[in-house]
Amino acid sequence: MKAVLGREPMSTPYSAAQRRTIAVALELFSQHGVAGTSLQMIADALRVTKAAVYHQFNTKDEIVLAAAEFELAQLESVVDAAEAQPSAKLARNVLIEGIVDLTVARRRTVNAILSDPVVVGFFADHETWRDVMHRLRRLLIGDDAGPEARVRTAMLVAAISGAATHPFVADLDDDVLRIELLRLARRFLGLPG
Amino acid sequence: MKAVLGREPMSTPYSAAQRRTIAVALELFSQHGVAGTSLQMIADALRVTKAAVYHQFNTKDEIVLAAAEFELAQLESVVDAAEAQPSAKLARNVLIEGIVDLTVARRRTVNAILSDPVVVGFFADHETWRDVMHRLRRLLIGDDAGPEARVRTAMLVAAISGAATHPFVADLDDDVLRIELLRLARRFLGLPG
DNA sequence: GTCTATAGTGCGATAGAC
DNA sequence: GTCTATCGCACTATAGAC
Repeated sequence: MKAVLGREPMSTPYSAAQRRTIAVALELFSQHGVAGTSLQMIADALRVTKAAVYHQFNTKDEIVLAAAEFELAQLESVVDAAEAQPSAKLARNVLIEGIVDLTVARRRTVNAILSDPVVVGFFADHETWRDVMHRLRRLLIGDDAGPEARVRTAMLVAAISGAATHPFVADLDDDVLRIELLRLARRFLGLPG
Repeated sequence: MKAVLGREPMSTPYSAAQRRTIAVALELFSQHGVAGTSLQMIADALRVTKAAVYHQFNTKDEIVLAAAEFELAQLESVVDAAEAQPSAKLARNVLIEGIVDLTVARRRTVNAILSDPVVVGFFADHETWRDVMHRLRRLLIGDDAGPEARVRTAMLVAAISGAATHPFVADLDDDVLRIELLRLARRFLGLPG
C-alpha cells in the first residue's frame, strides 16, 4: 500500500532540540510569514543565541523545509489512511474527516505554512508534495477531470483550510468548528452526514 | 446608503506614477509575499532606482497600505452594490456574483494580498476594513450568529477566494472558472442557480 | 550545545546634483 | 522625477572559546 519507490516519509529522525526549533519556527512563520521571520526571532523564542540555532540546522532554508515537511507529513498520513479503505466512498469519507481534524487541530499553522510564497516555491519541485497532492486529487475527483469536478474539489479543499483560519470563526471551540466543517463539507459533496 | 460617517473610500487621488508603482507592487507582493519583496525589486520592475520610488511614497509601509487598500476598495464597491438591492435575497445574489467576478478577474493578487501576514497586521486596526468585513458578514449571515451560519459563511468566502488560486484549477479559463464557482457557491447557499 | 564576536551582504531610507 | 552615493542597521552565516 505504501510501497512508493524511493520515498522516505520520516527518514530523518530529528533530535529533541531540532523538534523544538521546528515547533517555534512553525508558530512564528504562521504569524509573520517565512520571509518576515528572522533567525534572531527564532533564537529569542527558544531563549538561545542564533549560533545555537545554526548548530541544529545549517541554514534558514533547512528550517523552513523541515517545518513545511512536518505539516506535509501529517497530511500524507491522512491520505495514507484514506487509501487503505476498501471502497472509494469510504476513502473519501475518511479523507474529508482526516483533513477536517488536521485543519482544526492545527488551524493556526497548517494553512499559513503550506500557502506561504516561500514554501510554495520550495514545494514546486518537491517530490513528496507532488505525490501527496496527486493522490489527494485522485481520491476526491477520481477519473473525472472535467471543470466542474476540479473546481468543486479546489473549493472544498480551500473551504476547509481557509474557513478554519477565518476571523469569522476565530472564537469558536475546536469541537464546534470540527462538527460544522464536517457537516458542511459532506453536504457540499452530496454525501450523507 | 453610503452615508457612513467619517469614511473616505478613495479620497487620495494617486498620480499615474503612483498607480504604476501600486500595480507592480501588487504583482510582486502576490508572488513573493510583502516581507519577501524589497524596494529594490519594485524599483527594478519599474526600471527606475529606489530613490525614484521613494519620491512616490515615503516608506515601504505606505506602498503596502496603498496596494492593500486598492484591493479592499474593489471589495467595498461590491458590498456597496449588494446593499443597494431592495431585498436581502437579491443583495446576497449580487454579493456572491460580485465576489466571484472580482476573485476570478484578479485571481493572482486579491487573495494573496489580503491574507498576507503583514497586511493582516495593518488591517487589524483599519476602520474601512472592519467596516467592509462587518457589512459583508451582515449581508451573508443576517442576524443569525449561530455557529452553523458563521462556519458556512467563512467556508463560502474561503472557498471562493481560495479555489480561484488553487493549483487544481490553475489552467482553467476565467469564464469556465467563473461559471463553476458561481454555480457551486449558489448551491452551497441553497440558492437557485 | 551554547556562547561572544564578527564577516559580508542587502535592507530601508536620505542627501544632494541634474 | 530621476539619478549617484551613502548612512545605519538587521540579516544570514561563520569562527573559535568554553
